[in-house]
This record gives sequence, C-alpha cells and structure tokens, in this order.
Amino acid sequence: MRVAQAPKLDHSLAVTVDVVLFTIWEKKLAVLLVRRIKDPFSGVWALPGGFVRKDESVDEAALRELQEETSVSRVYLEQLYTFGDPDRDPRGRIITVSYYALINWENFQLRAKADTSEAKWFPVQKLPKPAFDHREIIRYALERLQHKVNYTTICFQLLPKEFTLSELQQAYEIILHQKLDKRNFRKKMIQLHILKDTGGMKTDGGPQRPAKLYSFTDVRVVKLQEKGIIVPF
Amino acid sequence: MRVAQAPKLDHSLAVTVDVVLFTIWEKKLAVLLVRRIKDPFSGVWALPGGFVRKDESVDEAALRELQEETSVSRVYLEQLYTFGDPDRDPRGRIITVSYYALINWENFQLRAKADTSEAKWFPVQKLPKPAFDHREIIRYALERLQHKVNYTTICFQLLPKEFTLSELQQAYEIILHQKLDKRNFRKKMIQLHILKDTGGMKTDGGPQRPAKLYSFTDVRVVKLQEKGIIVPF
DNA sequence: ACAAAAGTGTTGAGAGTACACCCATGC
DNA sequence: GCATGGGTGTACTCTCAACACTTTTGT
Repeated sequence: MRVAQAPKLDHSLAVTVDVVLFTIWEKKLAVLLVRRIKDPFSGVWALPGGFVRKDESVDEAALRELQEETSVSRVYLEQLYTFGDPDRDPRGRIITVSYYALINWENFQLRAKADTSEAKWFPVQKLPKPAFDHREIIRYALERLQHKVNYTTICFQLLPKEFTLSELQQAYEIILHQKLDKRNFRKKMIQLHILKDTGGMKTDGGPQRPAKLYSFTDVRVVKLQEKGIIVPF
Repeated sequence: MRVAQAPKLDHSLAVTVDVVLFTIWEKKLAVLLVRRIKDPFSGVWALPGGFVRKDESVDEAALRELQEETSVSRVYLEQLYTFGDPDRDPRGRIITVSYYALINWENFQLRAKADTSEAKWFPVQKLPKPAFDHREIIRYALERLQHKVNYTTICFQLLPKEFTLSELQQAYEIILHQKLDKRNFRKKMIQLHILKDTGGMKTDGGPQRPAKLYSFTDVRVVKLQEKGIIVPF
C-alpha cells in the first residue's frame, strides 16, 4: 500500500550507520577503525560506516558496511543509539545510527576496500583520537557490552566454537576489566546449563594439564536473568 | 569547522521522531495517541511525532513534538530505538527515531494543535490498532520501562512531588503488572535511602488512617543497582 | 623433579521471600 | 462500632563471596 505522497516540506537529511566492531585480540578488547582518505577527516581514524541507501533498511546498511570492510559473514550485530546533533559532522547535517558487533578473532579477515586506505584493530584502552563523535559512540558501545555480558550469552560471540573454561573466564575478565574468582566462575557457568562438554581436550603444547573443551548449547544470544551472570554492577 | 562538502550521491532520507508518552491514568498505565487527519492514515490513531528539522538535534525534535501536543515543560525523555525498514511507512522512505517519556498525570494538560484533531490516553492493555509500526514501538517502550523501573528511580517521574508509600507501590504494580508484598516493598524502598519523609500526611477524605507523605531525595533519575529494586526478571 | 595451568568444596554473610495483626480515621 | 487502607517484624531460604590445595602434563 505504498502511496505517492511526499511530505510537503523538504525534510530530508543524510543518515549514516557506524559500526563498533569488537574482538578479543592479543588478550585485549579491541575495536576496528579505518583511516579515512576522502573528506576533511582524511588521514583520521574512524569507525567503519557509510550512508544508508534508499532501498535498504538501516540494519541492512550496517551489515553491508561491515561486510565491505571485513569479510565476515555471521556476526552478532545490534543497534546502539542514534546520534543526531546538528554539529556532529562538519560535512553537514548527518544523523548516524550506531551499531556494535562482535566477532571471533579466528574466523576473521580484513578486506581491501577502495575508499579506505587502511583498517586496524585498536585496544579500547589505547584508542587514537577518532573522527567526529566516534569516541563517544565507542564509549557507549563498551558500556552496553559490559552490561550485556552480565545477563546474556553475548560473550560467546567472541569465542570460537570450542573453548576451555579458562578461555571463557578470560573473555569475561577482559571485557569487564577485572579479575574473577576461578571456582565461583566455573560453578556459575555450569549451573546455568548453557555449556556442553564436547568430550575433546585442548593441549596447547604448554607444560600443563590439558583442559576440557566446551561448546554452547544455544547458538543464539539468549537472556538469562536480570541478576547478573558474573558481576553485579 | 563546518565545511561545505556534500556527499556526492544524494543520500538524503526523511527522518521523524515518535514519542511514546506514558502516564498513570485511572490506575492504569496509559499511552497518549493522536488521531491523524492528513495522510493515508487519516482517522487512525498514532504516536505523537513529526519530522526532524535541519537545524535541531533529534532530541530537540522529540521534545518539540511532545510540547506541541501537550503543554508539559519538564518531562523525562529517553531515546528508545531507530526503526528503519524501507516499508514501514507507506508515504515513502521514512526512518523514525523513537523516544519514550513519562509524566505525572496531575501536572498535565492537553494542547489543541492544528494538524491533529484529537489526542487521547489509552491504557496499554487496550490500545486501538495504531498507524505504521507504532504498535511495535509501544511494545518496545513498555519493555524498556518495565526493565528500567527495576534498577533506576525512573518510576518517580510518574508521581507528584509528594506521595504515599502505597501510591508508590501502586505505580510499581501497575507498570510491572503484578502484585507486590507491602512489607517487603516498604522495607526495600526505605533501605535504598532515596525517600525523604516530608512530615506531611495525606488524608484523602476516606475513612482510614492518614498516610505519611514522602518525596525523593534526588530529582534526577539515578541508577541504583543491577539486581533489581523490586522484581528480578 | 619442577613449572605451569586445570580442576575441585565448604563456609559464613547478606539479601530475598513469605507471612498476620494492630492502628488511625470517617461515617 | 465498623469499614477502610496505613503501618509494622521475624524466620527461613537461597545466593554470593571468600578462600587453598591436588592433578596432569611437557620439558
């Protein structure tokens, strides 16, 4: 029931999407930034993103921009917040819908792209000064991620299919930026019934006891309880 | 540092804001809807909202639309989610940034407005079929509100300056749609140290013992703890 | 044999939950 | 004096938090 009836005044604005892509890289939580080569911010690091096209949904635009930059196919992608200050972009009135995404470092590959000279991971603790209001967007994304690991299984998106309990704990410690008690962590994870013992063992060549490998019982990100899996805020 | 350099292609889209305004009205949680009079949805109930102008932020647009409809000055207003499906609006490609807002029924007054014939409160349990994807937006807003009353002081925005503990409990019960234990509720509220005994008493003319009047120690919406003020989900 | 990470239980404190009766007032 | 909502305390349960030693492997 599409009807040809445009609004009387011209209300159109430019809308972009920006994606905060997280991974765990060298035992740090890292964000992908790309170096811009065209506009006034040429040379400056910024979040991957671009304009929303007329024929695609905003979600589709975010996914497309992510795929143009990286070659990932299956990622967890969630809308964050819409930033709409008239002065946020010096090129003009541009509203941006921000997203954040999580990938497992191991099945990831950067893709060469025409309008970005370079893409690079930066630990969230050591970001360069980014373009626009992108620092604020990253801060917002980090906050959301830290909250969400507490009551959902979102953390699993950062891990490979099979992993040890120590690796899982390390992921939580990296995201939350704090040490956790090993016994309490394992007890909690096991009683949640979200882990499956694969039967396999991981021997990483080091001189230590091999660790059991686990996988998740549910591929989706599921909500657990409000109380917090790990840390009460 | 505004620079005159528009994007090469025309990427502009129409952007609207839509506001889910909640209040507690006749012991029910209610949402304000307005009857549209212009477009293909003429006669249909919809959320108050309108186009974002070029010189205002998205937040300002939401506040402006709210003030055009009601004459409230101080409201709690929070961005919800951005809906950007290409087919969500039959008039064309329109992206909407949704907000929700809370007001106290008592200091509220509807305002007559040119392009809406009528505005009316509807209990969230008995909504008419609204225009566009507004039912989804309302569902989303309700979910957010129900979560947020649990770990913030957001509920206070629905109450007058001074109120009794029973009124506060009733507000929680209405929002969460469940009965709460009187003694546990009062114990919890008092131990949070967010209430101030005003010294006043409320005698509402009924044949019962007068109730103590309380106010909040902090006007802002503050975050308490993750664990849930009242009900763990 | 030793270094390094894996794996494993118990106890005490605090918070949550369930539950019933007296009080002050208007009519 | 009675009907109506206001106001109050305790006991049980469960979850959270703190804490240290044995096991298995590679070198």
